[in-house]
Amino acid sequence: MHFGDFLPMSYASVVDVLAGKVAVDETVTVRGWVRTRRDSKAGISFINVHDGSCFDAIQAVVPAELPNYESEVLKLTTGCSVAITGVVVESQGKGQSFELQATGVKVYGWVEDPDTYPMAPKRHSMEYLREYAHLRPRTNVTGAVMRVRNTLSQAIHRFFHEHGYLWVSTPIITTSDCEGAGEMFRVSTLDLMNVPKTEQGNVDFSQDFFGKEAFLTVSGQLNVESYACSLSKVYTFGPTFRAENSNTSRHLSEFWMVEPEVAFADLDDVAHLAEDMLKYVFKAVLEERPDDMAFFEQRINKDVVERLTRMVDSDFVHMDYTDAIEILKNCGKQFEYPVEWGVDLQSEHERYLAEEHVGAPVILKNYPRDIKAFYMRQNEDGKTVAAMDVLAPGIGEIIGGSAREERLDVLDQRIAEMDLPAEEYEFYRDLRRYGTVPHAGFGLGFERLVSYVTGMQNIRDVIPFPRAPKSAQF
RNA sequence: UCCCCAGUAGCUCAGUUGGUUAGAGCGGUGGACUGUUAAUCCAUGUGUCGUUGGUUCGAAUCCAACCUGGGGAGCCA
Repeated sequence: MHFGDFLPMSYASVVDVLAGKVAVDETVTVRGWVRTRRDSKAGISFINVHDGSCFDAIQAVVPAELPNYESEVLKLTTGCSVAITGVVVESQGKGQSFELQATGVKVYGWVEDPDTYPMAPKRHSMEYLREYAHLRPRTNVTGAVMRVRNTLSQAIHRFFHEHGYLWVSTPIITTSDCEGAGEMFRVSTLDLMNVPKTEQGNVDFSQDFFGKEAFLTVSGQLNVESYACSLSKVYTFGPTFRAENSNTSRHLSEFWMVEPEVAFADLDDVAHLAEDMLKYVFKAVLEERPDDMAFFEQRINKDVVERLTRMVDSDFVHMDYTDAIEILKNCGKQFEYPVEWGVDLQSEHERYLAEEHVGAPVILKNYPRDIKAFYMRQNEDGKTVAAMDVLAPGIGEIIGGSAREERLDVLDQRIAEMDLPAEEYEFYRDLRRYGTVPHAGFGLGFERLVSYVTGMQNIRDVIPFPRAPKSAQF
């Protein structure tokens, strides 16, 4: 609560009033949007107002004696924006601790046509809400998602800060087309209708803004490695762009990724880092957002609170790829794609491991080198690399990480084997040439984390304005 | 990108072996009742049946293409 500098009244957030932070009998003004209005012939109206500060709306009891009761209060509909001044009282009715005995209602904005206001006080499908991404944060579900998303985001920063990690903002624009994680969006200021050409007939990128081809980043990892190899413990947390034509409930073209990178660390170190971080943020959500989580438990997924609670104080299952293959081969389940050592795991395999065999997130480690990226550190067996995935029930991979190959000769050998353009990796090779150290890191898909925590099934509903193939509204 | 499904009122859906007048619930609106709170009860309106083309005497219904959405797969976080 704060006192306005110029106005004689004090303002309060809904959360503060409902939590009892405003003394009973004190007069405050709450500002927000009307969720419902109910009129009683006893000469009062009940108006529920939400302002996003918590899941619940506050109930204002508006007496018919107010001068604008007939002219305005009785015309309020869902979505109208109001300031309601009133005395904080303990509620006479059930359903709320405190309420406002209104002494004044000011209307900021009306809803033009209540019949067509898209956010009607009723159940809407998530597909429908997505078409109104600018208004859906007024709904219970999107409001709850965004508060949990914020808590997760803050908790991630807090976790790393408390553990001595530095947040490094790696660039969003990159001129390296070899980040190795999929199709990239081009960044260019060239006139598409009149593209300059070289004598050979190719696009003359020397005339482009950066003097060469540029793209949006698909991963901050390669860049952040150079900061790990100097500041020791670092992480990125920022937007990432993939121009893949992925049409699924767990892919976005623009998403946020958290990528810690740790010098002098090996695969097990970052596997445990991932586990500690997830437990930390799960705990933060349970402690900070019980109201929103209760809603998800009731309306979205009944397991959502229980599974987080259980995981906060139990150890994650760590499993070698090789052991996972044996489990899959011997589980007696018929898979569409047969399992053999050396194959990449299909969704059905990952689902079985996370959802049926373990029943919780599982950390898979040490994959065959032939199915993994060039920068992953080769193990002594010559067959596997020190890579890991964290697989979550219902979502699949939420984290992918590895120890990085710090030995220049081994790295060069891999670049050659995979036929990658060696000249593009000079800065990366320099890190191995000058004071190289073992290091490791992982990437966490932030929206996948939000999906898992909230139980929301489609990743497009846990980011404010989703971008996906053929879909970039607002 | 591939496979499957869907597109009918503001929303969620029912409907059609091709045939006159297209249905329900919710929401909205009006009223009754009520310290109410997913309120309840009564009344009430609404539709280029996704787009384009085809078959047909006649298409919301059958066919084709396309668009959009959903589920699954691949790519991955």
